[in-house]
Amino acid sequence: MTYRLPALNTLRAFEAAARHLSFKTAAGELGVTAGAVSQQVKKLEISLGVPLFRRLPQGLLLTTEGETYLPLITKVFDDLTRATELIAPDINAKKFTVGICASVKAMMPSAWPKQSGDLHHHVRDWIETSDVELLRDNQLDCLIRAAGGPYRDLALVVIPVSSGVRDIHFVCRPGLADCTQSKVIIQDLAQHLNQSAAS
Amino acid sequence: MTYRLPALNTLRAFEAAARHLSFKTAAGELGVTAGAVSQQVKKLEISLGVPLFRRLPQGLLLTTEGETYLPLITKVFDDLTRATELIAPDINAKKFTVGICASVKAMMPSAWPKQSGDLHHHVRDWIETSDVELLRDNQLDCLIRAAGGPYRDLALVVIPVSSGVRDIHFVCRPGLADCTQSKVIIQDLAQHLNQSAAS
DNA sequence: GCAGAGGGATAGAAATTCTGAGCCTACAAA
DNA sequence: TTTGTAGGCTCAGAATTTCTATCCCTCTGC
Repeated sequence: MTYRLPALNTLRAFEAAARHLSFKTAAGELGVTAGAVSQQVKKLEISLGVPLFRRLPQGLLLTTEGETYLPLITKVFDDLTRATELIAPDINAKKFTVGICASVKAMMPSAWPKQSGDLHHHVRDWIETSDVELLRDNQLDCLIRAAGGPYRDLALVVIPVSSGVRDIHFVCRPGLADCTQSKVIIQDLAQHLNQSAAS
Repeated sequence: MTYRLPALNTLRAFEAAARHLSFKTAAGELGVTAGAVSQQVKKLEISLGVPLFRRLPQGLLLTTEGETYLPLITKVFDDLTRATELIAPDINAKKFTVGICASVKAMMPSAWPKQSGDLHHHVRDWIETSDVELLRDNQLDCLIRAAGGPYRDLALVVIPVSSGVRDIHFVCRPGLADCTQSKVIIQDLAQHLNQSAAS
């Protein structure tokens, strides 16, 4: 019973790209560059021997095969998510998800780890977006962005940046304003930002 | 809709190890070493925060969580296989699958590529087994092993090895005795074997 | 005509994965 | 009791894969 499957990680790239019909948007969701998504998708297409997208100058379209594949792959990921939550209910509940917008990320290109899992042991992922609504939807525990707003009822910590034109805003999802995890992240963030600025 | 899943490749290691209740056997199936499987499974367990196996000196047992997880993961892989075959029916039909038994692999540790995909463009995988029945079941297109037998009705090419105690046997599945792919592999194989022996 | 958005290719960097070796436990046969 | 076999664990370093950073191209809208 040897399964012969395409490389599993390429499927994630396909799924996200197909959902957004954009490598760039998918890349934002996955926390990598558009080039990486493009490469993964191409690898998948080659291993299947079938093109999944039509690349038009205006953007992407799914081919018939891609159209057929997408819902099936989505279902597989759903099942997998459910199976995983069944045996490890903490995988989503306990981890702390940080969203960081591109402008802040750019301020500390080297000091800040690039891939998920290293930032803090309680940070699982990061997301290239500054969409405040994700906090209200509980999809994000905190959001790190250049100064902006308004955030209405959401708790906000302003982090001064020594050299910065704009301060950094640390916005928490409802009820998370002063949990320990938030505090640790705020500390580290301020330190990294001012270290980067100094060098 | 960002899925939060364990690293997908670790699931393959888990699935095979759980099915065989042995890292070593799973490693054979996956074409890697037992250490690699062990590491992948541990990575999965850490990311889930839940142990999936009990490691006893006599071998492996599944934990309750592992027991729950296995059939769900198996189903996911089944669905994925079916979805993939639906859009790329050739993925299993056209590729050429070579089984190579450990004793032969050991004769040419460096000359022969280690990972699937490089050997020939028409070879997809290899399997650490000398089970002739796989040829009759169409799970394998050819089998490369140290001299043995009998093979009854299966076509056999004997490859003399200059320094070898035992020749190499190249056994084809029914109907494949003299297709081009087989011939190319036989040529390369003989060359590699005698190169390795010479050095 | 020009700027902006999105995709494609590529080289080199970074991260992950695999191997190979040595170590340990248990079991069974001599 | 000793020895051999079998399976798993760990670790360092090697091999491979994946990602980034650029530069190029096409199309669109101003």
